[in-house]
Amino acid sequence: MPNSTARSQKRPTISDVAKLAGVSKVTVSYVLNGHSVSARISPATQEKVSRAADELGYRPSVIARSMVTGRAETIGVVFQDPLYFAVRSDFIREVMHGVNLAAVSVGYDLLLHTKPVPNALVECSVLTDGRVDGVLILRNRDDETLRLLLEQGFPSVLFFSRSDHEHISFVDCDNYGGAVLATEHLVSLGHRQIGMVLGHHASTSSSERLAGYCDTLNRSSIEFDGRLVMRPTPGNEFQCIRNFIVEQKPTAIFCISDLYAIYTLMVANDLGLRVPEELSVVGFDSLESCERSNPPLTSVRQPVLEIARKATEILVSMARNEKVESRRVIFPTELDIRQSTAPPIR
Amino acid sequence: MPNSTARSQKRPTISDVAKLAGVSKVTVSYVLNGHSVSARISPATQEKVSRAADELGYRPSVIARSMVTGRAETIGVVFQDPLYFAVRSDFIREVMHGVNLAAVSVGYDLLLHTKPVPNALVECSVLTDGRVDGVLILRNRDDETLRLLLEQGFPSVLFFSRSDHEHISFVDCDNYGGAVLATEHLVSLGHRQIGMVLGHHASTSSSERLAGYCDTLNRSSIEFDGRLVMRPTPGNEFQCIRNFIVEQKPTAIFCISDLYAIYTLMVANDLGLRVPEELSVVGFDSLESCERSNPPLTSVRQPVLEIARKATEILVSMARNEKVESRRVIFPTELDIRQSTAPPIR
DNA sequence: GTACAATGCAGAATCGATTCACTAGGCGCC
DNA sequence: GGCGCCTAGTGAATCGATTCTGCATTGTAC
Repeated sequence: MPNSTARSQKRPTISDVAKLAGVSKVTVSYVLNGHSVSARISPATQEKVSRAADELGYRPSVIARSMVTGRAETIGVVFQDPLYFAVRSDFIREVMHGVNLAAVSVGYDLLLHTKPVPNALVECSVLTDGRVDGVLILRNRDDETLRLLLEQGFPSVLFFSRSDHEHISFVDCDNYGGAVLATEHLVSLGHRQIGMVLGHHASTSSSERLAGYCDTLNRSSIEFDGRLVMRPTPGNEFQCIRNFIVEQKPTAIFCISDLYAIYTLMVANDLGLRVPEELSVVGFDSLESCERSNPPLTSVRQPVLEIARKATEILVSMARNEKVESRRVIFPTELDIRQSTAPPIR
Repeated sequence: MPNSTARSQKRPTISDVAKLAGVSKVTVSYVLNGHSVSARISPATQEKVSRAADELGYRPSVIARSMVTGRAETIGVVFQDPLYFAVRSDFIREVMHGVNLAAVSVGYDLLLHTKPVPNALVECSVLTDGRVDGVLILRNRDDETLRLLLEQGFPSVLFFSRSDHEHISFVDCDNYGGAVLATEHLVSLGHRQIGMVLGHHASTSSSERLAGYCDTLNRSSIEFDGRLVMRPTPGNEFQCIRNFIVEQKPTAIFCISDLYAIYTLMVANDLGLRVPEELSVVGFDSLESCERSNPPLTSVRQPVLEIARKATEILVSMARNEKVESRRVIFPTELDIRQSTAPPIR
């Protein structure tokens, strides 16, 4: 019958193993960490120690080890917003999958920081409290926290965003190029009234994508019209998109994300607008849901999984070398043409 | 210019604060942990200590604290499969969202264990290595690991599954009732050839749902036909579903998950079968993607977010009380009727 | 004026590992 | 036979906190 009020069995410690094997704790540590060669432990002793450890089912306390080594074999992940998983999009799942893949392959665990922090200073000291060897930061832009971490020489990598700061490492996709691809596609189909739907917060990605959109219009001799760029208010996306379509009458819309593009498809359906005949829609990310939308969504593909994985790999290598070299990687984007885009009808 | 080869500034420790405040480490600890009343520290000293701590930007090392208190204010999350995030479904995102919500509100962080483990014994000792105060387990069924954790009195909660073991805590939905709702719906529409698509691994959820399906057929005097129940082979879901439809010619299919239901919609589309006229499809989970599928998917709703949240709350209360009372919660299910079900055509 | 309690704070042990520096014993070499 | 070197392993310090116990000092009562 299990004891219901306390942990019944205590975990064996290194001392228990030492006692059973008839050696000192030090020897146990050397054997189990494979430093036996440098510390010259005889095969016989090694055998004794291993057997004792097995018998007791001994596992070193990660906490105790971290205390002395200063390493935790764990990396932290922080999001723009503590409730990032609330966003109804497959994006975050794919990000976590990439991070997880890389973490599994290098044997690092993942810590999701959830505790609210009042400011960057506190956040920085929370992140560097010893539980993680580095942090992956999913933010809209670099911020004070990132600079503080950098100052302390604490390994950190920004991903899905970027920074002008010389020493901040990041992994991102070619947002500008992706927006150019999307806009050129619409222009080449004959669209002139091309709207753009942005996200509700400013981010390096959204400004780059906006720049790609504007520059392409320019190069195509289409005059930029500020009214054709819309930023929905949070919680009111559908109404905003609806009003935008009704008032501005774009023949095509380039959306900042697949999520917003799918919202746009739903609004169009609601308004009785046929896609792509009466309205072309292009998304960004090209997540799997693009294939399941009605109609399947033309979208700019960024390699979400690869970005997440690369960022994690860079972070781990920074953590392992105990030095912070700034590294930055930009992945190319491609256009996945599906069935939500077509020439405008006259 | 940031030092690029080493952590330039060391984090202040409790000793630094003590030195600056002109008191002992002990006093600092008492003041900062609010034990100042029981330890009787004068307001003047408290003030001095607080100011010193602020000035240095001191934060206690969570690692060092964990060493002595044995608590970490962190909970572990383990999945059936280390690459659980690979499954292309919104389910896991919603689960993480629920867990995250509860964790945020109680101030616990989340540790995702990714390291592969050879067996339950090792897994158990990895989970109890001091970094987390309890674990949330997302598995198809209870297993050896769960029993070992229980034996050690280590707080753990199984979710989205259940156990016959008297002392194992779990949070799940009413799978049987949900399956009954789905099947009754199809029967009441006039279907007699009702197929069921299972997941590719055995789980308590799938056997309960299967039981609900079978019992409902029985009560409706429809003879159970084993050929109408299909378990797709992993990686080959589309082909399996396709063959199943072609060979068994069901007029309706109840799927174990929304993901498989959406696959079924895609296969039907591929085969030129109109849904719901020629084939009715019901899913399970009623995730948001049901509203975006073509046609919108009728599905059994389980409160994924609530289940995840409740499991986390139970776990935290177990961890805080330092005792393990077995608790089990079953949430009801409902049927969300959308547009993928209709009477069969003759 | 003395005894005793309350107050305010600090010393030292502890948690479970790692790592530096050192020792005890055996051996070869001149 | 003495010196030094290699081998195999250990003692003690350390990481940064918490917590139990102890010890002055001051205040109060008789």
